[in-house]
Amino acid sequence: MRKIIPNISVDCVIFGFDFKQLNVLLVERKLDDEKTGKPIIKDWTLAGNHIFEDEDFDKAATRVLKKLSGLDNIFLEQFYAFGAVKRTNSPKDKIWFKKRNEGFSDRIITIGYFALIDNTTVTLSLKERNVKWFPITELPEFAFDHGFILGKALEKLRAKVGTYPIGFELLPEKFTISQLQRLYEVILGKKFDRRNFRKKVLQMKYIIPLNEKQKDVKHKPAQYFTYSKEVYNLTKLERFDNSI
Amino acid sequence: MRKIIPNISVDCVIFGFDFKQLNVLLVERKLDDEKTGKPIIKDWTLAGNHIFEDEDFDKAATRVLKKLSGLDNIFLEQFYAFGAVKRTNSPKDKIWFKKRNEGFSDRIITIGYFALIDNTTVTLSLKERNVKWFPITELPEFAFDHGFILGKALEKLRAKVGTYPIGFELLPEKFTISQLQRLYEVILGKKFDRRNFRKKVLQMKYIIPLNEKQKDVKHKPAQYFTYSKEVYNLTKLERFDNSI
DNA sequence: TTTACATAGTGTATTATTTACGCATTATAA
DNA sequence: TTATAATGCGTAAATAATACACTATGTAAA
Repeated sequence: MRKIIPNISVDCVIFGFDFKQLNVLLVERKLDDEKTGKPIIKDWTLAGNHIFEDEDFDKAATRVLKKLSGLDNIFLEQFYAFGAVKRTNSPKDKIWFKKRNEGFSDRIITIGYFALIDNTTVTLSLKERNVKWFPITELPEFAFDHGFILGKALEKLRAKVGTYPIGFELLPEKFTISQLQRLYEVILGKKFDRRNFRKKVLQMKYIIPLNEKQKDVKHKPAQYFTYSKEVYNLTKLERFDNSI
Repeated sequence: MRKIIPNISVDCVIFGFDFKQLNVLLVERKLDDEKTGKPIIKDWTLAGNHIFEDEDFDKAATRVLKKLSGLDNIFLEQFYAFGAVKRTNSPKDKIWFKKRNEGFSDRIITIGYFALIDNTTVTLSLKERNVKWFPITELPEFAFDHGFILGKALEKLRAKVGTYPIGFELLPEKFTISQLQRLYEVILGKKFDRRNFRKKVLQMKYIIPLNEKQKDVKHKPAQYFTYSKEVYNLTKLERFDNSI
């Protein structure tokens, strides 16, 4: 029997993009009163789990993601470790732990990961629990410090997306320039000029035009592009320029 | 008596700048054979310690730094958590733990912080252990995975220094533009044009010229400048521009 | 069949920023 | 007095960012 580490967990902030909004995948935490059946607790958590004694952090995060989405090969990055003494000590959280009688210590520290996935093709699955995508502009009530963790993840995502081409992880293999623009707009929370955005994108050698157009759209169909990590790696030497 | 968490620690990558090189502060790990007196282990670690059960991560890192440098109010930032199953399991490390008979579990995870301090004024102190600054270009043999941790810290520092004005934390309150340039050059590992660097710096409102010049230098004395965090915060709204 | 609508795609002029240098200035030391 | 080693100022050219006008191509409604 594999043993778990009692005081450490991983939590995944799973970001998804559906061509409209930046979304985050959350899991419902629910506790009903045994007698009345009325809900005592009803809020939302990040996807998380304990870590096995013989399991690296990245492996644990990958496992959590696989269980929830069925997907392998997803972009995953550790972004921060959360260990405030009182991070799981609100009255609600205490009730939760008491009823569930879990064998955890008082203080659980958690390693935060963010995942980037294409929101249009994923099917969610987690038998026992309710799982749902939320736009980052309409978030529900959170369990534990998971709202705080999500905020930190967003901050890191925003900082990173300005320096590294990780946005493409949120798009399907084929995408249009408008879709890419919309993605950057919802992540960074600002608008770009359509024509200038396109100009900038077209001069990036690692965004490659395909001989294929959109179908089933009720307007002029746009050309598809794809992102090449290989081409990026070949040209990235000139990066790291944004000094001071 | 304050209890410690047995399987979690903090490690601080303490960067210092002496106007010449970027340095890192390391603590010697030494073990001599009881009979022959010959050294069995002689390598270097980051400054680290356990975490108390009622102590937040940031507090623990601050405590480690305070003990070593005597300084408060130092720039400190958590950059990564290290928890690979075998991170402290090399033959050398096993001997170390065995001899020291410490009450730690097999797998210790550590929260990595980097600290930025002005290397010219700090006095080191740690009675029992040998403590030393090393230029990042001439590093010694490391204990555990501390070489890996340092590498990750450098990577994060390089990424961050390009987006946020954290370099000033490595300089004394008064500094010349050449000193600032040298700092950026040793961090990023590349040269800048002296005149263009100056021009760029001068247009930053938060780098403020002082009515004071260098003394005791054997050339034309340079003007001193200072960095204002307040002015930066007032003007930073326009930032986050480096999209895509 | 025509027209309205929505989004795709092209171009150009202006301004701002980055890059590449030339040269004078001011201190020390020989 | 002169060599030397930095500081400090300025300017021209190349490159990138910004602002904005117009045409093209598909669907759907009149």
